[in-house]
Amino acid sequence: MAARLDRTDLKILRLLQNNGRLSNADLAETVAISPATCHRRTQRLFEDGFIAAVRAMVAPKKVAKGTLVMVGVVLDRSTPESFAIFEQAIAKLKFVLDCHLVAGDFDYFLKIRVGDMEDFNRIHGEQLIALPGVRQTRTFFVMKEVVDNAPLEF
Amino acid sequence: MAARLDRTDLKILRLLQNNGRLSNADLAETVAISPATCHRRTQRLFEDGFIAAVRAMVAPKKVAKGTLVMVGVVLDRSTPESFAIFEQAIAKLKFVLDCHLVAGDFDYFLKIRVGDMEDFNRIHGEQLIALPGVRQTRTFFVMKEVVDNAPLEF
DNA sequence: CCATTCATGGAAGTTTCTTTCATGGCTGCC
DNA sequence: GGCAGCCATGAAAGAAACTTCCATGAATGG
Repeated sequence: MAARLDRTDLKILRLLQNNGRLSNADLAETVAISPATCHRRTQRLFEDGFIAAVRAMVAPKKVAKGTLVMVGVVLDRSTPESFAIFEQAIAKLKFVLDCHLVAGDFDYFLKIRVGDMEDFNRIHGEQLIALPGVRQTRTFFVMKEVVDNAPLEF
Repeated sequence: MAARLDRTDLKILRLLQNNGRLSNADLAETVAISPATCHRRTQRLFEDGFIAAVRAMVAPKKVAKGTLVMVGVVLDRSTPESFAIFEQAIAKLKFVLDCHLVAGDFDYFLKIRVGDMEDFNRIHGEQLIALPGVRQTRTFFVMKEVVDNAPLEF
């Protein structure tokens, strides 16, 4: 799967992960290949899906999304239909950053960003517990973001 | 805080969040301003910290990090020193994508990426439960990633 | 050993970047 | 109302980077 990546490809991936706006010229110089080759390599990494996207990481606090909340969700029934309906509904909620089906005491774990606690209380009451099939939610307010969305090591 | 952002700035932020490699020329055309102005706007967004970084999102499955695990952690003692030591130690573990201090039944929530369950079991035994002050961990294997690291809405 | 395939770097035309500069709008103070 | 200062804007131009084409050489397979 990753077998087709040589040392140069890995370098490019890591550099672009740290700085997605690196110019092809700089990239080429850093990995010690010609700009033409570097361009082709990078293009291939995109085409083959190694790089899913390049994203500007907007600072949450700067856009009034400084409050992070983790929510555990338990559904009424553990049927495939129940899961599918829930997942379909959650995909429309733009404040949900993560939604993962897990094994354990919960069915789903959510990671949510809002402006403040008041924001969350409104959203919780109006949108979360109103999701189809939700029996129970458990809210974990994040008091300190020690590590948030660290770059992938590979 | 976000008061200094006008409609054009917000457009630029959203466009760069969706595609961090958009050229300044394309960006300028889309938001209907001149390339020169667009360049200055974008530069300011970086300088003022609205864009913390631009990152290539590497596909986890493509680099043998396809297994996602959420872990709840409880420490022996809930003292500031205990927390500080734990956080210092966790920052060195590169497979930890998120680490958040939360209010509730756990002290910390971790989001971890590994190659497979076997990988995780080794890491759990050798590194997680060995972290300073850890009393208990609860592991939630992710069976399906419904939404992972969605772009921020603002 | 030969033929094929593939990745590579140089070169060149095109595009883009980035700075400079003059213009015009806005604000605040007479 | 009028004026001065400040700031953002777009045009322009030189510099830099992108992207494609091409010939070369290494690696693979028969």
